[in-house]
Amino acid sequence: MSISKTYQPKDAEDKWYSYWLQHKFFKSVPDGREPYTIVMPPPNVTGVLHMGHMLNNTIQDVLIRRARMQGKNACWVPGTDHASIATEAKVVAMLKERGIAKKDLTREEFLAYAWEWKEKYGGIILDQLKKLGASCDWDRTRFTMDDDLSEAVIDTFIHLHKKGLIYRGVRMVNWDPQGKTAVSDEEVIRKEVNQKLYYIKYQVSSSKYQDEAQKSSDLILATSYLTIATTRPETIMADAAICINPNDERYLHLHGKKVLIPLIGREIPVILDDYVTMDFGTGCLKVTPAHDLNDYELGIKHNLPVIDILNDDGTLNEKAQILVGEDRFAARKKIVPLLEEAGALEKVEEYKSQIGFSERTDAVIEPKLSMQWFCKMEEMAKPALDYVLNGDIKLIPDKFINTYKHWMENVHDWTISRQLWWGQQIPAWYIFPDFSIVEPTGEILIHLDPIERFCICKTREEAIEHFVPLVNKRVFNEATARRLVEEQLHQDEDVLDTWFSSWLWPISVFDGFKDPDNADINYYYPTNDLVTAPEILFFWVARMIMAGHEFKNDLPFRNVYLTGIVRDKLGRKMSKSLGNSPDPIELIEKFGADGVRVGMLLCSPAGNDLMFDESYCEQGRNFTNKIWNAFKLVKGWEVDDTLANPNQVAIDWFESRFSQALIEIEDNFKQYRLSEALMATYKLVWDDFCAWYLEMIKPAYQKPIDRATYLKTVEYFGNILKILHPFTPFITEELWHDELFGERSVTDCCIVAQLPINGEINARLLTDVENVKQLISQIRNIRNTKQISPKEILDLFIKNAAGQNYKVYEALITKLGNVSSLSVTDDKISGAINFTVHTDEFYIPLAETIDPAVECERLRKEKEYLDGFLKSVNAKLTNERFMSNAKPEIIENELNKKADAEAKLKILEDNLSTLAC
RNA sequence: GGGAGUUUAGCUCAGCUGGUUCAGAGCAUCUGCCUUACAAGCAGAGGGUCACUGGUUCGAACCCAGUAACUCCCA
Repeated sequence: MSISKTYQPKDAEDKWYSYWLQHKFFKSVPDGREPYTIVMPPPNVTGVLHMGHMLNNTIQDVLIRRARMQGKNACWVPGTDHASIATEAKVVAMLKERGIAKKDLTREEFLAYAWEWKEKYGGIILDQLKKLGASCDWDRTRFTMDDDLSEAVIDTFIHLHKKGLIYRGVRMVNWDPQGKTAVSDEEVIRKEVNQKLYYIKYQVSSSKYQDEAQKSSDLILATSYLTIATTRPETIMADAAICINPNDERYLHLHGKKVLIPLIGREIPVILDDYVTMDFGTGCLKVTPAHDLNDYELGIKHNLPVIDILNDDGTLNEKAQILVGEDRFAARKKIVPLLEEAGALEKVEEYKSQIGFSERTDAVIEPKLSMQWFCKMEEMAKPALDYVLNGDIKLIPDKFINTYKHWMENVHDWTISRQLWWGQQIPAWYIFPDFSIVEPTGEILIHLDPIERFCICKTREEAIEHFVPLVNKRVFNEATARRLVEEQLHQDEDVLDTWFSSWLWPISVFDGFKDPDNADINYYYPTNDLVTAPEILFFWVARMIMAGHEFKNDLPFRNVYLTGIVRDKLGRKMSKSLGNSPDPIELIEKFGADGVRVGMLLCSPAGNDLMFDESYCEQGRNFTNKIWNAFKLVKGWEVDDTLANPNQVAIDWFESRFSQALIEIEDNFKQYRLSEALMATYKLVWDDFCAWYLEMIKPAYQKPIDRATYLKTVEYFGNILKILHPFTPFITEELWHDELFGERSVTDCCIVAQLPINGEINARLLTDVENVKQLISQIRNIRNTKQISPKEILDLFIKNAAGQNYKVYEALITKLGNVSSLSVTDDKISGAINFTVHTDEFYIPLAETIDPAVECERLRKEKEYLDGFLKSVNAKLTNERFMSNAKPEIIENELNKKADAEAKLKILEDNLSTLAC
């Protein structure tokens, strides 16, 4: 059977993924072993796999596979997140295509469509992860709106409300008119936008003016207007006042006056507040409490009315009086000519400012007053900050501690309500929206205090039981009271923010709310590592830490590995609109899952953004191919039992080198330097194993190999497959089962093999072989520069080897350098090219004569460098302050450098004089 | 406006407590090779004023100050 020349990933991937599933290698149940747990950051159900997921899940899979191979009970819990806004938007769009408008549906009907959508598309992303090789315990797959998880969300709400940490209030929120919901500050993206600054004239109200300051008609003319500057002329109808700085001398005459809003002529007062910057704009600020946060606060301070002229969808309502029904931006365009006609527009300037956009819909955020539910953060933030500051939870890289600290110390209350249907409906129940129930006759039957008009209850039944006695107190008839309650009772229309589900994730996936003392939560919680993006450090990671403390009195995870943002090679964030994101599935088809995994990790330093380019995947693919071909080589060997083992040196060397690399890899993993761990593995396999070891032991073409070398090599190859497995699971599993490695039982798989443990390191052997490798490189270099074929056998002489006994390595040197033998000489060999390895001097006699001029030049250059080097070393050694300040080992080092350089110089000078340069 | 971070080879990044022949790795480039495991490869080579300017030190990519550019977070 001939083996393919290149590695063909496709078959191996499908075959082994189902094999792993079939034999339940991903499955975890609590047992006596040490647990190693990761909960997957649940991707949105709306999501399709993008490069961020690829990176994130590759890292998690590497960690989980490695833990599994270290004998830990590895558990990776997958799942998805219901993503209120995004999913609702998708469902609304889907319905629109079918000609159905959301407003024509009841909540139940809409939710039925939403679930239908979720069932159909919600699992796509998890299936895609399987292609990547993700070894999740799929039996544990959870969804943030599963019954149990939803119940946990509702219970949490009730719990926190009882503790006084959840409250309801009117706030200026970030309103997304397209999604028709409030979004949190974190979901608002601020961008600098070119705008226009409109200067609008407000007429000073004439009656007042003439009453109080009827002095000169000139003055009246000159001052009968004031001018404000605004970027939002369409909101003038919502103005409640004009504010000026009391110290502004230009406007002293306006104190106590009123002005008329252009176009609608409503009269508003001029108020005084030093909040207004005198040198910005005109110094006159229009105050629009319903549509600007700062104005809102100013309005409260000055007791101004709140006039909200916008509908939830961003169109103007009747309160605007004009342009009713127009969209806010259309209204802006249309009001300008109106103002102009009315002579109220003074000028228009270009202006740049920051505008908020909704992360989900990209609509311009509208500040809007609305009744929302809030979760108090301050009390919970304190312990959550401490976990990180005292090092119980490690952020990797630790530069994020600063950012985390800053945020936690300046935390805002969390707006947890969303004006949507898709999500957990807030368990708040209301009756009697007005203060009283008014019978058609006009008779007042009941009066409930505002505080009595709602309750927080898990079910409708509980809410009824809550309200009946309250109402009964007024009607003195339980049956009537019950009827009234049942008629009037309604639940809050809003749902909870998705993060209010996902902050419970590490607990709720193990049923830690429903069944707080169950075997899973006791075993797996706290989890070990969380792998996520820094952009959600606050609204997810921090809140999980809060929830962990609140509900488990323990941290949710010990390490948070923060990945970077995947950008294209121009540094642009990958996005659908730019179309600069490759399709991960196509990448996998092109380069193989292993190749893509390697490619992702090669360019992913922790916490830094990565500039992704397909060429990294290509490099990964080439690497898998290299492994494949090494296998092909060993696989092709015939063993001859009569042969002695000529390779003991190489075998011992690789054993030491392997141990050395293992320690390095282990160290990199401990520090979560995954891309460096991979690179160390890559170099061990490619350079040490393939380029050196296999070349050292490789029998001549079509010659057999001895048994001892063969067995050792197969053993080494097996170990290499193990250390590669977390990075390249498919090819390693594929090769693992080849008969080259002997009989395997059904469950003897690479995925559950135990990682090799490092043995003794023979440091002397390692440095010796490094020198031998240098020697061989020098020989090859000489061939290259002198254009001598690799096939031509050369003679090699060594003179006075003081450094080490090269004779021991003669077999290696003759084979890899293609030299006849290593002969020792006491004398210089004239007419031969010479070179040094450290202080050892070598000669290669060449058939053709050596150009002494060229040779002299080379030696001179080398001498020049060494002279300079020696000078700098000597400068240190003769510097009194260096000698008295530097540590002894540093001085010793300098002395060694000096001796070394002097020895080399002596050789050089000898050679120079021989050549008579 | 406030805070944080980054700047090292063409690209992506290492460089720990200031001191090994310290300026590194991978990729890319260049030169020579289709040497029967691998051209998705082999052998070899070149490439950097460590952003800039000062300072501290016997000694600075590393510590300090300032400057510039870029990125992120908050207002």
